[in-house]
Amino acid sequence: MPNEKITINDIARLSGVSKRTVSRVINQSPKVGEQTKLKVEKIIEQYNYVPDKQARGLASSRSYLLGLVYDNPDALYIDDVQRGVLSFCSKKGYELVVHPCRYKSPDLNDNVLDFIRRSKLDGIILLPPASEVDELADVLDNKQVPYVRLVSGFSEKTDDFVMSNDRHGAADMARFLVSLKHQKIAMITGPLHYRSSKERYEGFIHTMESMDRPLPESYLIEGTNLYESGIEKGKHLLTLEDRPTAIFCNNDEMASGVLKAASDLGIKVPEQLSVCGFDDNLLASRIIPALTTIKRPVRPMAVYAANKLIAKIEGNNPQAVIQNCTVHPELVIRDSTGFNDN
Amino acid sequence: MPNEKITINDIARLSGVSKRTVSRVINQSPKVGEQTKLKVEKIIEQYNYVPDKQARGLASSRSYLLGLVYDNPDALYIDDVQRGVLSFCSKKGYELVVHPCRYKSPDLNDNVLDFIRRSKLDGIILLPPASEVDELADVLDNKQVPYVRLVSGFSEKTDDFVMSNDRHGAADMARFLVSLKHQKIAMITGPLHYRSSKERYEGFIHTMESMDRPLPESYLIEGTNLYESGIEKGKHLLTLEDRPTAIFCNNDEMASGVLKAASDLGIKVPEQLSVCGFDDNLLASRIIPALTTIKRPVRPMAVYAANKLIAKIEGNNPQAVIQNCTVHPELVIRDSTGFNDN
DNA sequence: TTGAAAGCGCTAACAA
DNA sequence: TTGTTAGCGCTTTCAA
Repeated sequence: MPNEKITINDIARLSGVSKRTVSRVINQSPKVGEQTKLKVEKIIEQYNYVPDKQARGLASSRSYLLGLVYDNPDALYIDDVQRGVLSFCSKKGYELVVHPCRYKSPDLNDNVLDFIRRSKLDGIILLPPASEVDELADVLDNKQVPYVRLVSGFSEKTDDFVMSNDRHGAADMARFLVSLKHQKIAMITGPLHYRSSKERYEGFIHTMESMDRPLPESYLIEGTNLYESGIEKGKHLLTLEDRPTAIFCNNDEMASGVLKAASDLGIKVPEQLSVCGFDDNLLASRIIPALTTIKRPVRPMAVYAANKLIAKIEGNNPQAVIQNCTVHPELVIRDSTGFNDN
Repeated sequence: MPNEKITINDIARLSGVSKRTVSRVINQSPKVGEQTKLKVEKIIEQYNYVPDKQARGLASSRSYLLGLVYDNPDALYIDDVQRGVLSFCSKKGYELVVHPCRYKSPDLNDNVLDFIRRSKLDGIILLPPASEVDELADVLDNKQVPYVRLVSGFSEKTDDFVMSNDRHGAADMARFLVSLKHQKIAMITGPLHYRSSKERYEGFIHTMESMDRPLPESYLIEGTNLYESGIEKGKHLLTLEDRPTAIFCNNDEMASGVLKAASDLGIKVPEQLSVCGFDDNLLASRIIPALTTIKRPVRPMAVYAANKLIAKIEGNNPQAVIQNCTVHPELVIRDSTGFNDN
């Protein structure tokens, strides 16, 4: 167990230099003699000294606290992000403070700003859909709060974003379903004001079109991303006179709903119907039949986000800020899709 | 948007009293004249003043930060807890810092202590199974760190615990399965060194025994709580010469595994086999057939935990510490269980 | 390259 | 009941 009450003064005394010099060593200031530096570092090591965050914060207006702002019904996603972020930031001496919010709320901005101010956060990570609210980003820019946004899609401002190329993922799925010889393919999209839904939707239909297989209007439905919506829209599609043989859903939740609808209607998956989702959350592998889906690389995104954010906060190593901003979802083939042999 | 740079000095000046008095008002000291108090409060309100946490912390060795320590594969559970805790503690001016750990690790204690020290946490909430490590609790007692443990089962030390009576829940399930006329009932327990597994196991078999329906040894298997274990143990039970007609699993994850095993073996649920779990996590309602299970009231537990912890930290209102420490799981009947008509 | 001293915003003895 | 005066442990001008 590390010692309890060692302060910068002790270290200064013990190593025969001034407080100021110890401070310089702690903060890796270049203006310290090599000898002095080594001497001080040795004492720090020896006494297992860790600078007090609050004191540092009070003196420098920093807190070594990062905020995670989200409004997402998907617990699995949040947990994954948290672990990813923590794996990076705890090495760097930062802690993570979590903050659920209501992204549609009119006082979202104030709420987030207040959160930042109350805890003197050094920076925040925004998860979708809160990350898609440009107005919030503007306010943060305005207040000079460092932030990173996790989003689907593409942006030029690479140092504010970690992006997932959902469009490609959806395109892969389109190709996969066609390779299975499906002729009647439907899609249940997410709410199209979400960036991720839009990307997946466009990736899918454009690819279908490029293969001369445009989706008929009746095979294209907007859902809510919720399980219940999957049931409802699934039921609708499956009771169509000419029902589809494959349904691609914007996420695994809705795909589960479609599975439920199919089950209720006595339609066998994958024999009579192929169903696939997007995300590859826990559900996808547990459900029967296990879902074919597109795996969103959440962990890596979270790690990149933490990396970028800390780089921005510390303002050094600009290289680190630029790279690794786009991540690629990949197709995971399981049991809910099959060859169409009509 | 709240003003930025107001300090206690401004408030003192503005309300014509000393800094110390403002401090007293902020900290709800009783030793302030009613008039003075109102006057100061009005100014505080008017200028939207919020005391600086770091400064307060530095001066009083407090941080207004609570820690959540967990090592649990179940993301859904974590997320639920987080939201429950936050709903209470953010009202009280505390923030939540999350900390995954490896509860089996030999340096668990040091790791947690270090986490507390680094962030100067005011207190922590321990989730199972880390909450079941008495040694860790001892160390915390030793270091005078306030904590609350979420556990299954019962303890006399009510102010350190928020408890879930899993034993009762399991007993309910036993009675339910018997009411369905099942004669051959099996159970896949969790690892019995977990308190929750033990409680559920004992609650179940004791109740069966009390109904003169002791479980034969071959119908009692210890699993790992993981999905894969459910598949494995399920397959085993279902290929027994005299296979059970009902299987109660220690959690929903394993119950999902049993469903998978049954599906692979062509055994219909609930027609030929009833399967039930425990927890009522997201999976339970999504899977087909939807799982009959025991709902663990996670949110309320989390709220109570936050409540207790803050009461302990602030050391006032001892009443609040005593009450509400036990919570009761309840049976949720869905589609995976049915009447046995052999 | 180093050090002395002031101060970040607050709480806490001790007086008054 | 209120105010004065020191700090809490660190960073940061400024000077040496």
